[in-house]
Amino acid sequence: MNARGSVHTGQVFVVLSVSPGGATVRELDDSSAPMAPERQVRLDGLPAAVAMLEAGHPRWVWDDTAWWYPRLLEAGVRVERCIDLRLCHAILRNAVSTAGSRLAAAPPSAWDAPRPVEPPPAPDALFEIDDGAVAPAPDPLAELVLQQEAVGASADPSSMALLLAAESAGALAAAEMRFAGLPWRADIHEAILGRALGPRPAAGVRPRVLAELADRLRAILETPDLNPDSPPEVLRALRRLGLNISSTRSWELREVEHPAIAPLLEYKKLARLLSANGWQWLEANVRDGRFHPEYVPGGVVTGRWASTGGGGALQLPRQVRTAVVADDGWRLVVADASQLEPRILAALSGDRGMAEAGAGHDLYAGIVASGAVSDRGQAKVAMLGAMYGSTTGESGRLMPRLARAYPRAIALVEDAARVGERGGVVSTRLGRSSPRPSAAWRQAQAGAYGESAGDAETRTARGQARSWGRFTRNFVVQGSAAEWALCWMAGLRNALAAIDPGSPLTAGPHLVLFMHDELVVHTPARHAERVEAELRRTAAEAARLMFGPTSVEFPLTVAVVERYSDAK
DNA sequence: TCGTGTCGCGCC
DNA sequence: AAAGGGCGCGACACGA
Repeated sequence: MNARGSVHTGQVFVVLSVSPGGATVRELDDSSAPMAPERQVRLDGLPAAVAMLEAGHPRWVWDDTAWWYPRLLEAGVRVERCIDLRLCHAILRNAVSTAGSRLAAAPPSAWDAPRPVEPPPAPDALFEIDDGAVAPAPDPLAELVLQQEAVGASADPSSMALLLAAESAGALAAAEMRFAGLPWRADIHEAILGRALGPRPAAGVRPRVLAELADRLRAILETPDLNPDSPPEVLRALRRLGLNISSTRSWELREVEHPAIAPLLEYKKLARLLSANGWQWLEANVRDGRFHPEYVPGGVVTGRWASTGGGGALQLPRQVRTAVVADDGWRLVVADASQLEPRILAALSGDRGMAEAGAGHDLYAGIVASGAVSDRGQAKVAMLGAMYGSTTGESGRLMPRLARAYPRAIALVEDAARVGERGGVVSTRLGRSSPRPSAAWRQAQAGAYGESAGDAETRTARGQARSWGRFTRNFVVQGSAAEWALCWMAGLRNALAAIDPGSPLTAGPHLVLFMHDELVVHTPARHAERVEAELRRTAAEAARLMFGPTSVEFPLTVAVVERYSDAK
């Protein structure tokens, strides 16, 4: 990414689109004027054509990174940067700062549809979109022009340009991480399963340990036909024995005293391991010693990524992280941003006290040191409560003290909550806006406070308003944190490519895992120190790009390990 | 038998 | 008085 504000200046674009039998390649200068006649390339010749043009460091423009880039990576071709038009369109269509643009005013088109699973859009095809309306096939060049126009006219073009560049770089990184895969030792994973569950049983049969626990539970609960996988059955059995519980959630079970509780909790834990990361998961997701997760950039309204396909890279349980082992002679460099969201809040709000609390590393300890609360646990629960909108229990009680100590930070989230409660829209630091509440929500609000409204109706509407307020409150922080992470990842991706320039992706240091505020790089051992330095440098750079000069620190916890589970 | 809704758990 | 954000997924429950 270039320095802020000059993302597009002097930039050459190469627009790729699907055409019969191949792809159309169009080279453009920074005012979208053609630099060469457009040409047709067969798909099997595409990687070579891209590799040649890549030497000029263009920005590739295409409808969908997840369609174009994997086939380039398979052929050993990497690109530095791109514009993922579909991802960028989603941001621009919804953003408050581009609401007056032609792009935002246009009726929904194919650019608003979710990405097709497979195959890619054929040229001149007609597309079904949400409401059943039909739109003409999308032209990426026309869309690029609309997007540039929208960015240029937005309230803060450099922020929006940064967001779009970071979003697109994230899409490249997602494809690269999937291609490279996370090193995964199936033998270690199998050993974990064997130790915890017993030998692998036939399909549909409970593993030995689970079967034994199930028998014990049936005996203790005096329910011979109990299915411990059925929460309603378990709940009925426990209540029959006089236990005063309303659900079978683990945290609720832990509150009560009964001989059935310990084996039940153990059963739930192991059943979870089996269903989420058991032998079937291993077979479906790990091949050739690599886990290839499917990330979905922009898959969450806040801008966070989602993951899909049963893989679940973003939900990788700690229990199985011992199976993540670097190749011989390689290391995993594991970096996570410490207390990212509170620090984002401090920077967003310009709260000097909170910035100070985070200086010199543990922000929660800093909050304790300031005298606002008396221990680290309180500091954490209070901060989370502030960002999530909790008002009950300990965190609710601590809120007034937090608000006194950090008035600007707390005011920012309170304001965001009030905007949401009124049905308004909030935006992240770089300009991603929250969705509008549904028509049903607005209708409930409109109808709930008049004279004809019943008490129950009013209560429900008020509850929904608060709920949407908690969403917008969190949106600002979570979404801005996601932007920071994207900037970090984008910067790091460039830095890693520069360590071993020209080498294939998996021959040098490369990203293998992203989890919201954590990056993992797989690297030849000799580069590990350099990778750590680049992680720290790009984290600081991400903060500078987003906030300019700020006194808020964004420290990382970095570990160089052979085994992922040794990182924490 | 299928799709849909809910629960509960894991991750951040 | 009650009031905790965002996800994905598997299993169960239930109704068409």
